[in-house]
Amino acid sequence: MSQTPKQSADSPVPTSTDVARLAGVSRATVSYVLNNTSAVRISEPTRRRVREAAEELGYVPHAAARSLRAGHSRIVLLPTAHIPVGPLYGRFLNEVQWALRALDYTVVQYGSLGLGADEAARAWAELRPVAVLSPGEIALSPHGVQVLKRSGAKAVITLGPQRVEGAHALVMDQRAIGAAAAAHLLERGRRAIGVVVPAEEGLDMFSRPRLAGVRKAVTAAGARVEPLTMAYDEESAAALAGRWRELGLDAVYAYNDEYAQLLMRALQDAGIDVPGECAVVGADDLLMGKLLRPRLSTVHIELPTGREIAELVDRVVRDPEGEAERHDLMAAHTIPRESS
Amino acid sequence: MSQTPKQSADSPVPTSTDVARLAGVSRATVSYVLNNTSAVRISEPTRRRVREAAEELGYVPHAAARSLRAGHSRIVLLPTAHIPVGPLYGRFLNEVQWALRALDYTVVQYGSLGLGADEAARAWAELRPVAVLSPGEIALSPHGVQVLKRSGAKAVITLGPQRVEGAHALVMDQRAIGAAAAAHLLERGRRAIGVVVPAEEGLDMFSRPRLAGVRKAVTAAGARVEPLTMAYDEESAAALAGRWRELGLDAVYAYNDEYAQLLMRALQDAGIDVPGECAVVGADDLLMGKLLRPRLSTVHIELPTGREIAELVDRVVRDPEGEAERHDLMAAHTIPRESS
DNA sequence: TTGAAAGCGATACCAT
DNA sequence: ATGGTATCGCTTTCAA
Repeated sequence: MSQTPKQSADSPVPTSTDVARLAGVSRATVSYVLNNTSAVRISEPTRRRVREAAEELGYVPHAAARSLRAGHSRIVLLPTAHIPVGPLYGRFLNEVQWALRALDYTVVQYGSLGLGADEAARAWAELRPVAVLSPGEIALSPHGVQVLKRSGAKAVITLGPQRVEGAHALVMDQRAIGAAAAAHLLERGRRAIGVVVPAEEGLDMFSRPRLAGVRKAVTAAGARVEPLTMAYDEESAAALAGRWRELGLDAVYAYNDEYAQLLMRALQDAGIDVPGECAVVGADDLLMGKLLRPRLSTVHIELPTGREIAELVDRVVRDPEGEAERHDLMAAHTIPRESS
Repeated sequence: MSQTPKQSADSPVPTSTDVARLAGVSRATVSYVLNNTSAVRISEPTRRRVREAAEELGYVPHAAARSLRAGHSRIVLLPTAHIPVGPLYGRFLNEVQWALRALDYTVVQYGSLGLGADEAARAWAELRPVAVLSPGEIALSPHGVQVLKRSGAKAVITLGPQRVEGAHALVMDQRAIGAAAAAHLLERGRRAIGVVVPAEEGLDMFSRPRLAGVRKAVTAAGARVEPLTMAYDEESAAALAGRWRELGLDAVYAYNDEYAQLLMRALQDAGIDVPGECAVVGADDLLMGKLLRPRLSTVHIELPTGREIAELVDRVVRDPEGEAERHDLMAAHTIPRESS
C-alpha cells in the first residue's frame, strides 16, 4: 500500500468526495459514517472501509462548508481589546474561553484594532457567530447590536460595567470597587481621598465607574475626592508624588494593585510615610501586594467563574428571548493590610 | 417534526439574493458592486441602487460562503495556552495579533483545552487556516503539521524554543536568558547558583531551556547549579527559603521577575540578606523590579516586534517554499541592579 | 442499506 | 453593462 503519503507542493486537499471514491461508496454514506448519524444504519464493513479511506487520505471536514450547509455555526465571538487589561481580568477572560470550549463552542477572539463600533460589528457579523460576548472595554453600539442580531447572532452579550441597548447584559458594576475602597478609607478616618485614574487609554471603562463609586461614598460622608491622572511608569508616579503635599490628601485609592505599588514606591521615595501621612489602597488582590512593605491593602474582587459565564451564554443561545440580565455578578470587599 | 429553524419569528438573514431582488439586478451584479470588481464595469446608477439596497437590508456578506467559494481563507490560527504565561510574553502575543490583523488576516485564537497534539491539529485544520502560528507552549507534533499542511495551510510556524519537523521555525532560544543570568552571577563571583523552576505546568517549555542555559555556562566555569522547584505562591516560596541555608547557595536565578520578587521576599523574611548572602536575578525586566528594595537585577529580553513576526508569517504564506527559519529573534542581556 | 440530488451563500466565467 | 449559471464542500431529505 501507500507508504509515505507523497504530497507535493500542490496536492489538493482531500474532500468527502475523495473519501467516497476511495471507499467505493457515495458522499452521503461518508457523511453518515463520519458523523455517526443515528437515523441511518450503515453496515459495519462499510463503516470500516469509509473510516480507513478517510484515515488514509488524511481527510478533515471543512468547517465552513459544514456550517454553511447547517445554517448556523457554534462560533462565539470574543472581541479583544488592543490594550492589555489587568492580570486578574485577563485570567478571567481566559477562563471564560476555556469554559466555552468545554461547551463545544468555537471561540474566536477577534482583535478589532482601531475599528469603530459599527465597522467592528460588521466585521464580526461576517463570521456569523451564534453569540458575541463583548467585554466592557470594547465599544459596542446599539446599531452594532442590531447588525449582529440581523446576521443571525442568537446572543449578543455585554460583559462589563455598562449595558447596551438591545444586548443582554452581564453587568459587573465597577462602582462597587471604588465604593468598597472609599468606605474603608473613611472608616480609617481619612477625609481627603485621591483616586488614581490611569492615563492609559482603554481603561476608562473601568476607571470611570470606580471613580464614581468613590465619589458617591465620599461625598455622602462630606469628605473630599480628588481624581489624579497617572500613567503606568515611574516618571508619572514620581511627578505625582512630587506634588503630593500641595494636594493635601491623606489617602489614595490607586485603581489597582499595580498602580498602587508604583505610587506607593514613589510616595515613599518622596519621603511621605505610608500609611502615616497617606493611606494607600489598591484593588485586585494580587499576590504582589502581600509582598510589599507595608503590605498593600486592597479590594478583593470576586469575579464570576468562567463556567458561570459560559453557561449564561449557552442559556441565551438556546433561549434568546429569555431574561439573562444579571447584576449580581461581581462582589467586592476590602482586605485591610498595612498600607491603610 | 424538526423542521428548518425559521430564524425565529423575525426576518431571515439577508443574502445577496435579497439585495439583488430589492435593487432589481442579478446576484452577480451585486457581487461586482460590493467588491468593487475592477474587471467589470457597472454604471453609476446601478451601483447606487445596489448599495442602497444592501444598506437598507443591513446586508453583511457571509465569510464562510465566501471563503468556500474562494477556496482559501485569510485565517491565521493562533493556538492559545490554557495557562497564563508571563506578562511580557502575553503582551508580545497580543502585539502579534494586532499586526496580523493590520495585514488583513483574521486572527482566530483557539484554546485547545486538553486536546492532544494530534486532535488539536485536526480541530484547527477544520477551520482551513491559511497559516498556523503556534506558540512554543503549545504541543504540535510532526504528524499534526502534516495534517495541517494537507488541509491547505500554507504556513505552519512554530514560535518558541524548539522546532518541529516539517514546520517553519521562528526560534526564540530561551537558553540565552539563562546563560545571561549565569554569566552575570559568575562575574559577580558567585559559585553556587540555584535556579528556580516553576512548579506550574505548561511553563516547562520556557523553564527547561533556561535552566539548560544556566547549566552550560555554570558548569563550564566549574561552579555548581541547583534546580529548585517552586510554585507561584507564598507557601512554596517560604518553604524554599526555610531550607535555604542547607542548600549552600550564594545566588539564585529565579525564572522571571515575578518569581524573583516572591522568592526575594521570602528570603528576606527568613533573615537572609540580599544580595549579601544571596544574589537574586530575575528576567523580563518588568517595571515592578525597579520598585523593589533592593532593586531587582534582571535579564532584559528583547523580543521581536509583533510586526516582524506578522511579516514573517505573511512572507511564508506568499512563498511557502521559501526559507523562513530564523534563530536570531531573541536577544537577552543582563540589567544589573541592586539584588546581585 | 445506499445513492442521487437539492441546496446553503458568494463569486467568476461566459454569454448576451 | 448585466445576467445566467457552475462551483466550492458538506448535509439531508427522498427514492430505490
